[in-house]
This record gives sequence, C-alpha cells and structure tokens, in this order.
Amino acid sequence: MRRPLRPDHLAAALDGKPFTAVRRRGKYLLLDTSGGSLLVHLGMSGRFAFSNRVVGRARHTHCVLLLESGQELRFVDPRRFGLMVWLAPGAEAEDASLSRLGVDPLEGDLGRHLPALFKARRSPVKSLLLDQRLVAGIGNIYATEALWMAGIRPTRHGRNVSLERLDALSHSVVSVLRAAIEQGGTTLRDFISADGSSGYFAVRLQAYGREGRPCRRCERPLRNAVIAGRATAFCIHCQR
DNA sequence: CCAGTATCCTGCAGGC
DNA sequence: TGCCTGCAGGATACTG
Repeated sequence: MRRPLRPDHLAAALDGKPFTAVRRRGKYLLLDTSGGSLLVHLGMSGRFAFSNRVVGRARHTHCVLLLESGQELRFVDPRRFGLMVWLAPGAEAEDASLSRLGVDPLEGDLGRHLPALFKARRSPVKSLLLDQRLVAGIGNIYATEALWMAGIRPTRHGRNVSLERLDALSHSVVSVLRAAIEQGGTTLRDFISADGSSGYFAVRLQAYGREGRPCRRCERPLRNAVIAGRATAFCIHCQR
C-alpha cells in the first residue's frame, strides 16, 4: 500500500463544514473551515482542479471534495510529493511544519531579516534560500532566478555576501515571486492551475534551465552547478 | 551543531 | 519503434 496523501479521517472531519477562508504560509495552503483547517502542500506536481461531476477524474486524484455547488474540487498529484493534513481547531499553532517556517518574503520584511539569517552561515547562499526554516516559499526555480538577478554566485557562502548585496537579493526574491504569481506560475512540463490554464512565467526565466545558453546580460554561456542536490544555472561573469 | 546527501514518486526526454 | 536510464522537484531522515 502506497503512502496515502490524505488522512483517513478527513471526510469525517470536513463533512458539512463550510470553507471560510484560504490562506498561504510559505508553500503551504490552509483551507479554513468553521472548525479546523485543511493544510495542503502541492509538492512539485500537485494541483487543485475544479470539475463538474460528469467530467471523468484524472489519474492520480488523491482527494475529491464535493462542494455545495455540486462541483468537485479535486486534488491531483502524479508525483505524490504533495500532502494533505487535517488540523483540528487549535492544532495549527502546534503543527511542526508550519512552526518551523522562516520569514515569508511576501509578508514580512525580508531585507531586514536576511543579514541575521545568513550571518555566520557557511552554506552556499542558494542552499540558504531553499531552507524553508530561514525563508519560506522559495523553490529551486525562483532561487536560481533571484540569484541571477541580484548578481550573486549561488555557491558563495552566506556569510560572505555583503549587506548591500543581501539587500539586492531580498528585492530580487520579492520581485521574482511577485512576477511569477502575476504570470500564473511557471509551467515547465505539466503544471496547470485549478482552472486548467498553464503558467506563463517560464517564458520569462532568465537563468533556470538555461545552462549552456547565453546569459541575457553578458551573452557568455551559463554554467551549471549542483547545489543542495538541485541543478543551478548561473553566469560566472555576472554572478560573483 | 552544522552541512551535505539519500529518499520518496512518476512522467518525460534522450540515447541507443 | 521501444526499451532503458536519468532527471526533475520539496521536505525530511539520515550520515559524516
């Protein structure tokens, strides 16, 4: 039996409760109800899909919420990295995944926090950006983009990034995230959003996935490095 | 304590 | 055409 992505008691917990709000914390979604919240992580391939009940269910549908409207809200996740957790009233404050999250670039003042977070850290700055306990919500694509934009080499140790450049980095992070959200996310192969549309940020990627191709600033070919186990394209000339 | 790596999982791209 | 291999991603357990 494969690891289920939703808890057994979810149906009983949710039954009849209206959804009251949708929130986000880092990469987690919280679907609030009148009594408790559904905590969701989309992993890398997870998505929600609204569907008329007549429409056949896609493969890899792990959860189906039947809404009052008669529509179904389906959680589909082919690669199974996603997760659904039921948080009973009061459980949110104690949830380990949520309580570990660091500063959210779109909520808090990233520029104010980065110096203390990166000070004395020997890890590559790329690893630090990906560490959700420090900064919440950045994945491999947007870390790669933000570092290119800020002109910082991904391998540089956190403690060796000047205050001035940390400031530039925090602006790049916020700017990349905002632009990506505005474009509806990044579609690489198979990402689509709940209404079935794809994200258009891919066409605006400056560095991610462009190793070997010319840097959009200096035309020199981008290099590739594996940092924190993830591919990282960067420009050896523009990023130092 | 800290940094780096293996693991989970599936679809797809590329090579032969 | 079809098989095989490797890669992609986020969080976490594990190793050094």
